[in-house]
Amino acid sequence: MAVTLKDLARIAGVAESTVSRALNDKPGVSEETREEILKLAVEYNYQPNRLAQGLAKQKTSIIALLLPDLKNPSYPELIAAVEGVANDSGYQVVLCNTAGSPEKTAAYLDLLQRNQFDGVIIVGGTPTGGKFLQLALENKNNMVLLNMLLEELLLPSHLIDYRQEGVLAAEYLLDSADSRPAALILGDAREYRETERREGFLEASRRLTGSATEVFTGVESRDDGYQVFFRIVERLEPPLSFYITENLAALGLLEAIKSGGYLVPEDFQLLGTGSNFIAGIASPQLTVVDEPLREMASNAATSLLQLLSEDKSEPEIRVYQPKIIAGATTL
Amino acid sequence: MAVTLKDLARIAGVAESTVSRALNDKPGVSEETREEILKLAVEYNYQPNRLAQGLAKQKTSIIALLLPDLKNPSYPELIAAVEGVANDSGYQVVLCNTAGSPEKTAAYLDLLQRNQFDGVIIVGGTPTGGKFLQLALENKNNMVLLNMLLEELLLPSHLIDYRQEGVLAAEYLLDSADSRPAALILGDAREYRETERREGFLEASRRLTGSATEVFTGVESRDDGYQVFFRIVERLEPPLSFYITENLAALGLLEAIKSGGYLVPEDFQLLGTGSNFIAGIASPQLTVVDEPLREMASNAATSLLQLLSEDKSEPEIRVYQPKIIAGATTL
DNA sequence: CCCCCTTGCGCAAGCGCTTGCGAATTTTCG
DNA sequence: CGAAAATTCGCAAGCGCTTGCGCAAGGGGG
Repeated sequence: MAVTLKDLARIAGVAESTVSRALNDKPGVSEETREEILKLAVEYNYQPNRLAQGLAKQKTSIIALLLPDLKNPSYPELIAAVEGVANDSGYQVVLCNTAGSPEKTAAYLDLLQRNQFDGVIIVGGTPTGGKFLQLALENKNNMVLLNMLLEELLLPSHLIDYRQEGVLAAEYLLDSADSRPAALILGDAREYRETERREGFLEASRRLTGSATEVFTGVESRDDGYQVFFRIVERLEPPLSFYITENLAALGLLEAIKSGGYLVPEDFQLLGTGSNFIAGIASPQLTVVDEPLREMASNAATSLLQLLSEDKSEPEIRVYQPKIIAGATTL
Repeated sequence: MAVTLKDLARIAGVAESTVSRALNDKPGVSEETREEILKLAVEYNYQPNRLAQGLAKQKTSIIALLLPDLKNPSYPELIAAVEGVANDSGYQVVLCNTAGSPEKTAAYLDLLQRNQFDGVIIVGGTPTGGKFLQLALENKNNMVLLNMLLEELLLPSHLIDYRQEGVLAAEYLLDSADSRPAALILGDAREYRETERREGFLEASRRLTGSATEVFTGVESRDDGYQVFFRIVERLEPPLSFYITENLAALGLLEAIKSGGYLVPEDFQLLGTGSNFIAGIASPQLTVVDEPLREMASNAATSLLQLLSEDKSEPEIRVYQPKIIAGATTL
């Protein structure tokens, strides 16, 4: 069907090896035959078969980006950053939607193992249960983690100082004369970042107020966020400010507050997580603990490419610092 | 590194071909050797190399889903539907983010041509400029369109009756005693669906009111939607109603209206496009012209798989009907 | 003028898998 | 019990590309 390297060789009257070398800028071909071959390649619209290339070279120049949930509004930015770096180095990026399913995660790692990808970046929140660990162990030289940390297995990772996020959040909400009681609303409490945030928040909170803090967990979706508000507000003395870590849940919570006829930030203060985009999508604009996601994503991609080229050094764990970006949902 | 088919054959003491046949449920192997081989395969954790498989079989069992913009909140649903169908048939889906860039679109089509994918689904809004047409022509038997139509090239397509969307929208907004003047706010006016919506809307509008309708185009992003409101409101007098076709822009517009101190739907009515999810994310809940996206996506995937298995019949163009789902942004 | 070092290219093996075909073995039936 | 029909399996070619190696030329220096 398509024109192959062999065809091209026949047409040019040279050996396949010569064509291959000419096309790949390898030495051992005279400038003049190289040009001739290049010309023919264009003329006949030759496209190397990547499967064959992959098989011969034992690499595909494709990396996979495993995302837990496409709904999260932070991801487009993250994806763009990864793609930018990868494309510049001649890699293609494919997006793999694990949708919270351990089986799907395993299925994609399986593709990795079957040489379909050269490496993967796993983004925080991706389920790591089931066969994950075994597969990860077998491929630990082709994986980097973004926004997560695996305690069972040391991999190159790019993540925030989540504990510090918790501390900043608590200080921001509680460290003023007229501070109100605050509640902490987490997503999947089993994740590393959530446990860290929790500890940071609770510790700072104890230091600042001396009193206990209410914690809600498992609040992940938009709807979860919406629901949780009513669970909270029907209490006798509800907490009046919230640090809520999940993007979508924060939007839902905000919605719930407004629909209950309350004012933000006068009645309830709200502090979320994440990028500008997520902050801007909310109304009023969300105050957030900002994560330098774009930078982290670029670096994660760079890490991976480096891992794939050089031979393995110590897995590098890089920790980034969060900061508060004030919006209109806090006083 | 990994255990290969050849290894397995050596271990089992049979020929490679026998192993291959056993693993692929092909006839010509006795039940007893088959079982023996299967057992060994599990024991040694054999994973067929998909590149080699692809090369030999001339197919990869991977389909690509080309998306113009990951930010669009309708896509997770669409993606899930496509993945569902594909996975059931043993296909993997990879997501390709064209991010509005014709070069990236072409790059992915290029991968298709180089046998990296078996087929692609192209989702409405994906840029079709540049080398697209040439590449598409060469691969017309592996592509289906979702939510778009290419006038230059007949491909299997799944799309809404966009003209009818326009008609419904106009009737909904204008067909009442106290109807207000309506404005039409479109995204990329060069796309098929937008021209159709426009025609439908304008035609119905003319029929119902006899007066002209204002049309704004190029309003795609959230921010575009936000901006356009102020351009509009400084020229025209409320009350007004808007039919705005882009998801994200609708959210922005809604935001702008509220931030201007106006009420929805009392001062401005708003009618958007799309699924439940997008409608629910807005506050107040958006009234939308609903598209059966999930169903369309499943069917598109089915179409593609069919295209890949059977040999080509006439490209089927399937048209779906929209309907209005009332929210709280219209009276 | 000869030898040796470059340079340019072809040969062929190999990446890991599939598959048509024929050989060897077993089963079946007259 | 022997020949024909199945059945089971191995051989080898091939998918399209890369790459180590070796062989011819060509060019320079002694």
